[in-house]
Amino acid sequence: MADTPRKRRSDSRRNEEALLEAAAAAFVASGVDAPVRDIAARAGVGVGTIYRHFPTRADLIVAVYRHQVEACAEAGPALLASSPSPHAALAAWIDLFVDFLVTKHGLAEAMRSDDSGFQTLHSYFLQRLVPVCARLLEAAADAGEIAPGMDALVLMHGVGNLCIGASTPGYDARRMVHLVVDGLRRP
Amino acid sequence: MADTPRKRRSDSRRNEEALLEAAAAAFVASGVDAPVRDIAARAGVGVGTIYRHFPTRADLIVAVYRHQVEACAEAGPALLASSPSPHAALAAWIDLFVDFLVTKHGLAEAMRSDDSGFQTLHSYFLQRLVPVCARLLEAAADAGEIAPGMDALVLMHGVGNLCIGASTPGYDARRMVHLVVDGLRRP
DNA sequence: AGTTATCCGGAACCTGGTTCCGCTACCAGG
DNA sequence: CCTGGTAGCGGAACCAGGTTCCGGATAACT
Repeated sequence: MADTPRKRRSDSRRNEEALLEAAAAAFVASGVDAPVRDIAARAGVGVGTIYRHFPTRADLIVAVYRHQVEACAEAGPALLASSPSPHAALAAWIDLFVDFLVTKHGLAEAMRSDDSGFQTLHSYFLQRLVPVCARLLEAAADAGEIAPGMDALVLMHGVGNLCIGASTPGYDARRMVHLVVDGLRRP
Repeated sequence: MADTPRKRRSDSRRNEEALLEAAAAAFVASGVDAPVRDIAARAGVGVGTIYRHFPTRADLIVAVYRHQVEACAEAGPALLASSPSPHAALAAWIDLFVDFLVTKHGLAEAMRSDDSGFQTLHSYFLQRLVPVCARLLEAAADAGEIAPGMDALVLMHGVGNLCIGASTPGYDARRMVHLVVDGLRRP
């Protein structure tokens, strides 16, 4: 049981850092499906290094956006406490989520991809955000503002889908999402 | 001006026919993004032949599904005439559209792709179906059932998006679409 | 049957993801 | 500081799938 917890090599940490920065830059420049080689080049490392630190593209995406997802998740309870009504809180929170997706070129597309490599992405986002959404839905249902029985996962999935191609001219993801949120209202 | 309208070669027509059949089969088997080589093999032709008849994948998809799209388009006015209310007709028509998309593995995904090659697909579907949808929306608005000003293109785009990944477990595209259609209702 | 425009097949090429292994350079112990 | 051993690196090589291209086959016409 000799544990030899040798310190992590400094270049390794430096590279990981550089990769996160490079990936973030590449993502804004070319969307979340920026070519692997581009990201590697930006970071000044070889492609192998990417795969070592982030075995799948999803891992990289998650690492890049973790902060923002966390912030979104934490905003849920806060909004519930500060909003005039649970439905208003729900609407505001979903706006937050939509803003997040819409500003990340191609994230929504990647999110829904059922490609096995993206499983991580899918499950991370969902595990972090679905419970928050569920809380909001429950509160709104308890207040009688919406019909009960709406599944948070289905709602999130749908909202995510609506954000796909949000930047194509002639489409308006936000408007469609508003329609959905309105549709939730109890008749 | 010697026009020499030589008759189209018989093998050409035969191949086109075979390709349509093969593509249809491949699409149900592996979705609309079945590998080109597969389709060629099924039809017993070389890949070059596919590209000659259908320069882009979108052309092939359009050709395969033209009948069904046409049927959907024609159902619009019919439903308007036979339904108890314009909003009911709109709902029924959208159901038809959703059924169409949901049963074609990957069609919804392809529809929204802004990849230049899919431009044809996008514009064909839209040009054929958006006007129909617009008519229904207008009728419903005139009847005071929904708020006016909803853009048919945005609606169709959104509904299409909601159908993406319709077959993933735990998602329910139809339910989300119903929410949208409900949301259209005048408050 | 001969001529020719048309069409076909599939090898070759391109792009972008993924793997693998010889080499580098960092850490730790003397 | 020097040195051995190993974690980690780079990038060439490989794979998959789409697209192009051209020598050769073949149907249409005379």
